[in-house]
Amino acid sequence: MEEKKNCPVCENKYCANKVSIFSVLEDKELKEVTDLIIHKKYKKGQIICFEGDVSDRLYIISRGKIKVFKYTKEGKEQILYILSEGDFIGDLSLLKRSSFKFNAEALEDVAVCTLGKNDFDNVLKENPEIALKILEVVHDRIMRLEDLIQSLSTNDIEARIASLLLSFIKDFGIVEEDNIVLNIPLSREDMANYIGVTRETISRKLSSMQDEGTIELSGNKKIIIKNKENLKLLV
Amino acid sequence: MEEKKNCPVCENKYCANKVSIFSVLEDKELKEVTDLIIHKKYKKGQIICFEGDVSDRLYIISRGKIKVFKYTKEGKEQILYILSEGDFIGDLSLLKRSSFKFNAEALEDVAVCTLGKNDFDNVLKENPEIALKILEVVHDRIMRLEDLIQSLSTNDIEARIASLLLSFIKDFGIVEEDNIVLNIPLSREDMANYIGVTRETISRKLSSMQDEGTIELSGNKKIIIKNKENLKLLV
DNA sequence: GAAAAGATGTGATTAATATCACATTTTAGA
DNA sequence: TCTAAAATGTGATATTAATCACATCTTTTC
Repeated sequence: MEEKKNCPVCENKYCANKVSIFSVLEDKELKEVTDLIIHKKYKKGQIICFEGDVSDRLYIISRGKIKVFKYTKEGKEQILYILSEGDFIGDLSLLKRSSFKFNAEALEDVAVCTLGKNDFDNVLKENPEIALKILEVVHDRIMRLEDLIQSLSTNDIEARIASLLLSFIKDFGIVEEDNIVLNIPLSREDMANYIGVTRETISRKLSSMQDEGTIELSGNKKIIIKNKENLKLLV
Repeated sequence: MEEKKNCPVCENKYCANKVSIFSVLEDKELKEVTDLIIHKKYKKGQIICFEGDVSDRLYIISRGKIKVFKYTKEGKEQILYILSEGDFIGDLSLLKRSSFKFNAEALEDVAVCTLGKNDFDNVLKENPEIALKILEVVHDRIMRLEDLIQSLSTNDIEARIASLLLSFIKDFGIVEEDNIVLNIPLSREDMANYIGVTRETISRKLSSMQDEGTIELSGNKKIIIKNKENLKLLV
């Protein structure tokens, strides 16, 4: 029965293994959790959840990236998080069975492992140490949200863009020679929706930052950071 | 020794008792925690912590209200939270000993109960259920931050003000006849710094909302909501 | 209770981004 | 590979809140 504990989607690993919050579990428990998981796939652009949907499962990203966003009064998207492999959405507080307070959409083809709320609650009750792990993750999210708020309330839009680029560097920057290469999973419009400006504005500002030599735009999905110090000065 | 377990600041109660995260503790443990607490007082306007200060204690508010904020690049305050009795600041994740990522200032005379990080860690290790309680509180804060982000990215400033007033109604609205009375702990400037506009702008918008009959301004610290439905329509 | 300090209101002006319109480039699909 | 659709760039203009300046009101302090 060695086969059974493997997850067909997650490249023959325990998919729960990818999630740091489950890292405190022993192999046996990990297998048990993995067996409870139901897999789902989403094509790029597909909606994973709508605000208001009942949130009775935990969604753990096993492959791909998603954007989590709310709509403003004007109908504009405001992105809250970009989540990738190992991240999760869904209600983590015990007993509460509420609804999603945001929308989530696949930025690329995405595989998700889902765990029923009841099953998760049981795992949590039997392994309260998991709550401490969750706290770490949640603490990190809070700090990101606080930073985003600080950025959104800055009137200087180049500063907001610089913050965004610096966070991209942290999350998926690749160092190549003297430069840092960013393969951005977001369209220009998404980037604009992350820092609360219009597509046209971010387009113009990125161009001017290129003219100043701080960055280099390479197609629509790649930005090369030529001068990270300049970015830091802008923030 | 009945006297000793009382907290001199917190009106002769276990001060830890006020904090919902400690509600899972038995009386004996509650006493132990209370004995570990050191009390501090702050006058209105005093700074409780600066961004970057080492955060080696948990600060539990026992009386008064505080504002938690960051500075934008331009030096403008951006308020993140208004916290009151029972709320806390400080690092809740086990083992981590980091620094405050924000500033906090007393909005009125404030009494705080502080618990050393080591002591808190011990309590947490012996009572992992507390982590679940913390998760609830932290979940609530995340939702508030997400809502604030949604509000800040809305260009319609009356909508932002309406959101702010609606959250005030939830937090400290008093129903009187057909109206809701808000005794606001914030100055106009603080309110402006909460929703990311200037003092002048919020002053003008509040006046126009008064002209429309939605609210009534009574001095600087009191706003009477004449028509809550109007506010909801604005958001 | 008076004076000073601080907070708020308000008009005039400026500055910057949103908006609109459309050209151009890139991507995806047959 | 070609074509259609989608995404992006860019100019002109409108709009709106920021800024500046100062009057007025409120609160604090002696």
